[in-house]
Amino acid sequence: MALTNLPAPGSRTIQMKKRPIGAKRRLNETRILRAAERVFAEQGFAAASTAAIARIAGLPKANLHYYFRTKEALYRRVLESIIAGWVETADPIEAGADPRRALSAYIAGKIEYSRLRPHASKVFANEILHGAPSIAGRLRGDLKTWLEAKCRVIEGWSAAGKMARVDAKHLFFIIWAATQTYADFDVQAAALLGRRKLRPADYRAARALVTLMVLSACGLS
Amino acid sequence: MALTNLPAPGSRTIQMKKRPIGAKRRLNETRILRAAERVFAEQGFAAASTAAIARIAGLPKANLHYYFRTKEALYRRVLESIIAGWVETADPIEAGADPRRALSAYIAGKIEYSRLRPHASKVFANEILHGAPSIAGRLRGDLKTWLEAKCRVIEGWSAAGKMARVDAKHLFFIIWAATQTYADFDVQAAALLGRRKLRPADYRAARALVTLMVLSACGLS
DNA sequence: GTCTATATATCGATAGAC
DNA sequence: GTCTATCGATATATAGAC
Repeated sequence: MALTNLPAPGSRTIQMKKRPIGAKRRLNETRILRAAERVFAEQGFAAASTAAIARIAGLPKANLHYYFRTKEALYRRVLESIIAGWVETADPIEAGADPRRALSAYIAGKIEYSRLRPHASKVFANEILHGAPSIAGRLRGDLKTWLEAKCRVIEGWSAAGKMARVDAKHLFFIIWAATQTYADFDVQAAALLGRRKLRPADYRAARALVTLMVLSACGLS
Repeated sequence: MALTNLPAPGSRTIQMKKRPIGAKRRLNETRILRAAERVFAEQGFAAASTAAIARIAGLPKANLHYYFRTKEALYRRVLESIIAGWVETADPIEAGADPRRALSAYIAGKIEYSRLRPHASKVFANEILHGAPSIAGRLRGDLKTWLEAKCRVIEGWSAAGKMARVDAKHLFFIIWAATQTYADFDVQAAALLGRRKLRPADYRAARALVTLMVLSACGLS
């Protein structure tokens, strides 16, 4: 019976402190993930160094590797949280909704996402740009299935005479491109507009024009 | 008079061969530039190694550094040729043209550029995505001036009652995004369409929808 | 869990023989 | 101009004391 008092595999040592178990782990992981999103966005996966991420997160590099064994594992965790947020913005596109309101809300949400989380968009863009080495499987799998469901909603609206017929997949590709460009290429837009950085009014102008283009193409204006 | 037979500074040794002077240099530089555009596109500047570029160009790494002293210098040369081609596609946008035909031709040309030179678009995208470290100056300078001239053409059409009033700069940003996404994110579009790679029909569908969106937003459909 | 020191690998760039 | 060998810098990842 010598082994009966050992913790079961995977369980944690009993803690008598007030701090909830794993609280420090969660705190440090969150700090690292936030710093990683920023550095991966600004430099790309290859140029991002774990040393830079650790410095911004405010802890030694060895600690980062204690929480995330490899740079690749850290990167995948960052990517996953980004994809989750990315999928969520399409919630307005559902069968019961009014096409004009749903598409307007979707575009507004995507532009807002670009404004508030430009780093997330850039990490995702960098991943796709270089061949999607870490998420090609998901693109061909669950994300393709998810997109097809959203496209059936659009096609349902068209079939019901609520909007014109359009190529739904390409409609999504173009909406993504037109909205995410204000995150991914914000530096270009700002420079060409003669600003140091984009202003709220710029995002409003972008939202208005993208919305006009989509609605008029769908016969909804 | 011992020195009179030496070549003047900067001149080349007299060649008696049939090959034109500097032909080999041009050949090798072209090979390197082509290989570099591909590797910079696929891997990004940071991840691209001069060894990989040299291997694809078919010569030893030391030779690459003989023709281009640094990786950065090679990159800048690649970027410049890309920007030149990028500017050229906007030729149809000129004051004397008919707005409908001009915008349609511009969009068609941009989609064609994405199809034929996806590497060029990706190198440019990667540059902007990570803060445009090598071309921020041009964006704030000659490219901004160039864009403003193109915007005055659009605004002239609107003032003449030939098309609706739109925010010209954002119109360009969105056309760039919607057309370049078929190069930059070709992997994503192909995966979500269930293909190994994009087909001519996909580019036609993209061109048709982008054109419809732009023309209808400009009151031209 | 934390942190210093370091092993190991890779890359950009160049020296120097041909 | 070409190419082998190599230097120096920097990166990821880990060992091991605390």
